[in-house]
Amino acid sequence: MNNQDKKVVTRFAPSPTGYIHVGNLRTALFSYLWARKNKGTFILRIEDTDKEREVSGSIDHIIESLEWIGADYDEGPHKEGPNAPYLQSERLAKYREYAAVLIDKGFAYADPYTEEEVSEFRKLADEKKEAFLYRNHRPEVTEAWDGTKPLRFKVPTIKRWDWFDHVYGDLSAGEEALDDFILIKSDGYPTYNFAHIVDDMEMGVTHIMRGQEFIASTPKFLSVYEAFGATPPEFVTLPSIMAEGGKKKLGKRDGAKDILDYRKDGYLPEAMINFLALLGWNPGDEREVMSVEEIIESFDIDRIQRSGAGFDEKKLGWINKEHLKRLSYEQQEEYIEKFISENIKSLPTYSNEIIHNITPVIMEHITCGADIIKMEEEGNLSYFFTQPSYIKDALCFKSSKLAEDCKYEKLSEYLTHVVEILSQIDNKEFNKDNIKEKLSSYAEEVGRGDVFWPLRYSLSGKDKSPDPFLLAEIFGKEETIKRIQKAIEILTN
RNA sequence: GGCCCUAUCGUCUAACGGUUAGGACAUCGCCUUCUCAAGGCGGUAAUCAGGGUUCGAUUCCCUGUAGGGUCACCA
Repeated sequence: MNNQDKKVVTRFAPSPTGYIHVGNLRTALFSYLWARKNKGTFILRIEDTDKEREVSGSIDHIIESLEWIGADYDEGPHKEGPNAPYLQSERLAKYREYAAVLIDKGFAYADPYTEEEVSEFRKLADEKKEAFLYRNHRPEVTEAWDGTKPLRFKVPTIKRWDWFDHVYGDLSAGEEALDDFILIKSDGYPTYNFAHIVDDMEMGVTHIMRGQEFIASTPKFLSVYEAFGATPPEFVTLPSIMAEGGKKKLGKRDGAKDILDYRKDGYLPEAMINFLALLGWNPGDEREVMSVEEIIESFDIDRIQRSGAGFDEKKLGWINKEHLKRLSYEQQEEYIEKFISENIKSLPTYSNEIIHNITPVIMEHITCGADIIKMEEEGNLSYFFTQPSYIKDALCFKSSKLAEDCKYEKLSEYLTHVVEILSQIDNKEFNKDNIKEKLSSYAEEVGRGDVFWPLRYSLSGKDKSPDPFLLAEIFGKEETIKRIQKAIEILTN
């Protein structure tokens, strides 16, 4: 049966060698999107065939990362399905079974050489500036494979391969791309080259999404499918994600961050999905900010980009901000409260009421939770909780750049008048619009800046702050007047 | 070095062979405003080079250049 007619099955098959970064996650995301788009199956398979490189805890970390962005898999570890188990280390019998078939057909043989001998061959090729091909040293006669030596693939036909890729179109590679690679290592574990093919056939995978670093070895894979007489799946090769600034493929060594760090920094999963989806794909119209549902609806493997894309954290920040704006007020409040309680320890205890009041202030100034930390570090958060202590003396007023144009000596007079006006406002009507209205006529009279600037400074102790009316509303009448009177006291001393 | 892939504003990208080469991020300017931010409006900015094919190439072909990938008992 043709792949096109089958129910779509995709898989994400990471090796448990550490955390997942944006590059890996993009591959996972595209596999997930394509499965969902086609109402197919998305499988998580762990390729743990290299015991040396395995990092404990990786599997849970990978699962947690997928869960965070909501790329829930239909089958995989902790979610047993018809293709269980999903850890390659638990499928060794399967690979032996398939290896036996190849041996029977004469497409696999025991490697008679030691590792040293092979690396000697390789060195020779290097010196001659040639690509190393093991098959040039293929032994005439081979002994039966007893499992202690590596089992090598015997390429059925040495030829040029042409194949179709949904992203790159028609691809081809010459004979030098084919070699007698190792199917099963001397430790009994299969290599990636062999195991992933066996599993993809077994699990009925129809579309393989993976990075372009696998293009070069595709002819090898095609030869294995040929040896089994099987139809290869559809290839969907994803372009690399490049390290920021540089032009190299993004990798952990280039400082690619753990995907869960973005969660910690306060990025929303829907923003991460949106950003990643747009890295190498676009919906064909000019939409940029999209929900997961919209992305799934519009997703199409035929619109995936061929060239590598750089990772731009600024744009991620912008997309995150757009998604933040789309949250309901309650969700925004919850987001801020959660972030503050988890990340900012130095703040005095705060009440839900204060969080409620300052939510719009924070929302105006952030693109992600990390900005809340910045606000706190710059003292733009703490003054909501206590009277700013940085107004030490009258000089503070005088030294401010904005005070230069003010009639400095009259500030206390202005503020005194402001207190008089504010005192007349009823507690219930102490909101920003009303405060602004009541103060406006007086401010117009003597100069808006001359009144509003010292007011803001008295309340926040900062040159830069939200507008003084909002501050007054947040603090409430009593606290507002208290802060202004304190300022007057400082000014007149 | 062999093989393979890629090439549009600084960045992500759009454009059945015919567009003043479009959008977004960033950047710059203006407006709004007591400040900062947000918001609104606007500006600067790109088809790697050279040859073909064609009435006409960002688009198709070739060459060059640049970048990337790959040549493991790693995936």
